[in-house]
Amino acid sequence: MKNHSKISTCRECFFHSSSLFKSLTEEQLDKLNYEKSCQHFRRGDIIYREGNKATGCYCVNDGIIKVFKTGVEGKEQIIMFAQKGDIIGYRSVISNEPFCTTAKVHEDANLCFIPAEFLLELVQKNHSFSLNMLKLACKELGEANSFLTDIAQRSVKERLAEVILLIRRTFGTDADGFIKLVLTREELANIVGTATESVIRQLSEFKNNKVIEIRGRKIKVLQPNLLERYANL
Amino acid sequence: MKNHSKISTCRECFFHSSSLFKSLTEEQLDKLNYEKSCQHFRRGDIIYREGNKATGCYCVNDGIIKVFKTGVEGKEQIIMFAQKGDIIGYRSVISNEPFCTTAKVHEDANLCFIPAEFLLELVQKNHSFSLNMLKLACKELGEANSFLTDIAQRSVKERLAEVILLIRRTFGTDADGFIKLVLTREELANIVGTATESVIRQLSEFKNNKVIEIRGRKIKVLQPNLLERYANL
DNA sequence: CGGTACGTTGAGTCATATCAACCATAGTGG
DNA sequence: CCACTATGGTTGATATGACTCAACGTACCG
Repeated sequence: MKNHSKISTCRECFFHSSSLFKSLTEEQLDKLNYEKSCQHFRRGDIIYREGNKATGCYCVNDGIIKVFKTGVEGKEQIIMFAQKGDIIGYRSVISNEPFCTTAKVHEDANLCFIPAEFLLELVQKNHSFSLNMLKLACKELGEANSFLTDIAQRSVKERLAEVILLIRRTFGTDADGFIKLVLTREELANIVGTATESVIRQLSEFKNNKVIEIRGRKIKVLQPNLLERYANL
Repeated sequence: MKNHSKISTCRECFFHSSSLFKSLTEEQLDKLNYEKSCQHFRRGDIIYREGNKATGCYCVNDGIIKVFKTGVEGKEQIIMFAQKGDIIGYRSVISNEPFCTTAKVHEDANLCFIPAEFLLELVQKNHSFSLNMLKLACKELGEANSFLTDIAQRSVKERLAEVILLIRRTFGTDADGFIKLVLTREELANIVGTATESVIRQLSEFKNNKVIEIRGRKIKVLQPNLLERYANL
């Protein structure tokens, strides 16, 4: 038993009822339970690193993981923030390539590691599973192409507005209405694809126009409609 | 029989021996042969349009198809050029969404249309097929993320150099060494994600430095190594 | 208390976009 | 056959968005 987390078996895991793993047979579920290993990670920990062998993928039980590519002179390009229910690293395993992104813990997390061999076995032997995997990949591909167009054609202001709306929708807001995903200015810049200073200036413009409220790193959207207008979608 | 092209049956089609369709059973092959319809398209024809219902996907038998998203004020962002052996439109079918790109004929083409229902049936019933599909999607996803980072972080000069090298590798060169894929300056700009004039200026810089030769729309790479240097990968 | 990381602001620069004019070419229709 | 038009290519001038650099403020942490 390689399980080190609070969740004792895969049968009890919420992932089991998620679309991806729903289709596993009893036998496969047992084997998954044996093969997987759950681990706790602390903020800042590296889950996997770009260029390393893709030894498996990770299911996010809780916490938040930052997934990014390292570009020119070490500047991060953030691809996604993964949260509960997301699965990361599968792309490289399926493609049988080294990891092409780095995954770093953004908020303390519990992850289940699924070894590459077993993921490939599942994908080979279980129809629905591989179909769900395919759907997931297609969804991400659509998003990637869409963001590609944005970054190529839209201004920093538009992209920043769009990104704020996106992370608000994806991660929700706390009791005070602040977006739950808390980012540094630099991280925001690394999503939007711009410089830190540009983000700061745009944020204060939004703030001055009462579109958002800022409390430290926390952002609250005061006028979603107006922000949509800035995003110009 | 809905087949209108020179290729009479799927059994004889080169796609059959390609990785994607290799795994089809005799029965599936027969059904594919019945369900598919081959069509000839002329340059400029629209294969499918962004926002329309994804009624099926297309296999490229020959010719070249331009796949792009329409962004701000109708400016195209070119996602890919598909050639013999490529399959387009599958993403939207799998995701059960309207097409999120437009496909337009770049060079006269013969395409086989596979209806959405049958593609989904194949993907449901044939393990290897859906697995190959998954691999394809993962490959494209990797490329998309990679290009995203490029466009966000690299200069027009670097990206243009990279794109020229890429299309040279993908489409090859003719007897005189010119890249087979012939593009307008505007199309090059719409791949790179910049303005037409910027492409023109960069191209003439490359030309003046004897890195490339230009004959009308045709481009010949004289010094691949030097161009790699410009690409700065 | 110093150190480190992050945030902010201003000034200056640069890459790139935009705008405008002009040329070349090819296709069209009278 | 010749205007006419459309499309694409090129160049120069100009504008500007965004980046870079530098300085300084702030906050948290061991």
